[in-house]
Amino acid sequence: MPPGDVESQALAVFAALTDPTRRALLDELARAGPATVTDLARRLPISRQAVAKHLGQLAEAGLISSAGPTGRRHPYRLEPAAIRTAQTWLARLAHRWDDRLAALEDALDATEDAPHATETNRGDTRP
Amino acid sequence: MPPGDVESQALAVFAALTDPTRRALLDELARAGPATVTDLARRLPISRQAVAKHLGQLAEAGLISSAGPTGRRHPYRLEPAAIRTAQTWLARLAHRWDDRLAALEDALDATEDAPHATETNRGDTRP
DNA sequence: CTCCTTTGCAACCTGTAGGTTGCCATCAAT
DNA sequence: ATTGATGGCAACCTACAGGTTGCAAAGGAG
Repeated sequence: MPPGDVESQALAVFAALTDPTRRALLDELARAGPATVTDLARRLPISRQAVAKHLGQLAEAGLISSAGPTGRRHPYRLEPAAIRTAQTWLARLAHRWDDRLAALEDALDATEDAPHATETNRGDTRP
Repeated sequence: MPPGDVESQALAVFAALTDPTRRALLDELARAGPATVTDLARRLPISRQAVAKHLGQLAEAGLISSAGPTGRRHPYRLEPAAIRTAQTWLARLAHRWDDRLAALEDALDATEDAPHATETNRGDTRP
């Protein structure tokens, strides 16, 4: 899987975790194990179709996976791998930030007697 | 800081990272170091107030911090600690999921000859 | 003092995310 | 063969996030 997909999956995971209803769905799957759409809709105070949409997004983010069409019931189960992906992406981001901050501090020390145009461009404003 | 705040900060970080404009702002801060609102607004194709709102959200999430009212200019700088918080929260979530999945699998083995009511409640639907 | 830049606040506009209702296809059970 | 649950699709409604414009206050530079 190319690194670009890692980023997009991490972002999808973040977007998925942002919504409280989706977090409730994940909590429910973690609490009582795999469940189907109507199953979850009965436990949450929202309609079945709303649950289906959210499960679709969660599946697209890789946080859950359909167990396959076993007869008529389509149970979904948690998929911890997606969280790990997002986690490592976050770790890389933090690392990058640390590096940049250190580099900028070094540059600030070096330019203390040579005030170059390191600052932001002070260009003209267009009316 | 109580653990409840950890969760809310992590969620705020996720919400902040979801928006592409906010990611662009963070990238710009990482690339060229601390910058003010108008500074960033000149580089991005959006208005100053939009930038201000986003910076407010980023600051609330703890991802950036105002360097303090130094005269008239209010530069913002990156704050890597918030990312670490979100990262550890994700790690805990993944850990919890793993534990639950293992426990559920064990319970599934134990109930193979004693089919209790471990399944989801098949209660009646109320009109 | 006067001018210019930076910043903050408030009202307003618009697309879309989250939710609903309604209808239809599919499979299991009696 | 009929009934009843389940799942999928589409149209529709509504609140809010992202963005804009406009204006007023607060330093700095001349």
